[in-house]
Amino acid sequence: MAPNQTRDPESDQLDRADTATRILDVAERLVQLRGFNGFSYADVAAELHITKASLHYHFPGKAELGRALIERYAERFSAALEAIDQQETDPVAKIHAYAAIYGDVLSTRRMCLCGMLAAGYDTLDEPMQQAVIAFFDANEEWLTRVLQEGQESGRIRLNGPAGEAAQLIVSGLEGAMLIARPYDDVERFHLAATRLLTGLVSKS
Amino acid sequence: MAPNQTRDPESDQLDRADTATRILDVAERLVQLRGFNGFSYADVAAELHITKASLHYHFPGKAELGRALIERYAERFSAALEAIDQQETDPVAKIHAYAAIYGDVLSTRRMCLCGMLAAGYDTLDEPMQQAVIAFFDANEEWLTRVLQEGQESGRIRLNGPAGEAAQLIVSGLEGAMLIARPYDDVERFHLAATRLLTGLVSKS
DNA sequence: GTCTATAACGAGATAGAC
DNA sequence: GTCTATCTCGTTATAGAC
Repeated sequence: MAPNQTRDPESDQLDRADTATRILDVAERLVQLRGFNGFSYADVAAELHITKASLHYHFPGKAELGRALIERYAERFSAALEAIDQQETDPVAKIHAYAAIYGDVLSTRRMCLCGMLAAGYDTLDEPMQQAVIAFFDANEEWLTRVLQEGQESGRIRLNGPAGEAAQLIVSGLEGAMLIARPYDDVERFHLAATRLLTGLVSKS
Repeated sequence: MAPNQTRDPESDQLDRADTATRILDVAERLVQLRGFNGFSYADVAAELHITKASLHYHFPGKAELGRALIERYAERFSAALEAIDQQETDPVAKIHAYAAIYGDVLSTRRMCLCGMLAAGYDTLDEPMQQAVIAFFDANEEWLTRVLQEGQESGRIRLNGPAGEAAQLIVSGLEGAMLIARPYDDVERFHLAATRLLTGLVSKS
């Protein structure tokens, strides 16, 4: 369910994925753990036992690699949201399933890719910046829609615009991940996430 | 009120501050804007019109500079919290004054220093890591005390432990800063902060 | 306390053989 | 597609003069 490490449809093994995919997998993990300015081509190359030059064949520069990382991450996230829409009917359950995605990411000690990139936002080139914004926009749009549906069906009662509640959910979950990581405490995240949602989304 | 740029007691002018202080001022801003791995000694030296070698005289290495940054930031934050205790009597007003500190920082386009360092936490040396943790602990302790006082006086009603509410406030505000920065939208932060607090801290 | 000079290393990137 | 070899530049850091 987490947008990490989805597998090649034709294979169950990481080693059989093509090189570009393996590069993205390693780079993604490193960015989520150390930040975009906290890893290098050398780190990725060493882990895959290939050379830096090979990396440049697949991704001409670090900025291109970064853009590919965000695009893939956003696509997987979007797919996870569609899966929630299909598997859950209750809007409150959908919101909790949304928060569970973040929890799954954090359980691997990682920060949300785009949350991490948001921290170093000023150091990114413009295409990467736009891709990060697009990720947050898509998340807020999905949350806004679910919250509005919940309001219309009477399952959710908000004390303000659904769009603002959606923004609070995104920033609240990102912040809960950000702070839970130094403490290496997933439970800390879950407590904050649960309290955030119960304060926003009335249960009945 | 923000923990940025407090002045030398004997001077009103940045230029008269001693070199170590000016180094800390510039480095602090760069870390808050670009992250700890997003700035270099060369950046600081160029801005102060001194050489990198001079920087090493005042701070032997980047890690020592980083530790000094966190310590000064934590001290200023602590002083701001004491000022709130003296200026405000209402616990609800104290909590809102607390959130206003974050707003003041963000109004200069900066991320919270320790929130930024939390993102790249895994790349910091152990003393810096401990200092970041200590900062968040101190914030949570102050918030927990204020929330408990509010509960005892009947001004605040929580639906759970004060310590957990304190953690949600810290992570919620940090997350609101994190997401507001890419959008360059302080109002976005204020909306999230207000909604977060009103959802947690009952008004009457 | 600040400078010049330089060392030592790492990062991103390219050329060209295989 | 992957390699070796190399380049250029940036970054951290030190030695030693002033």
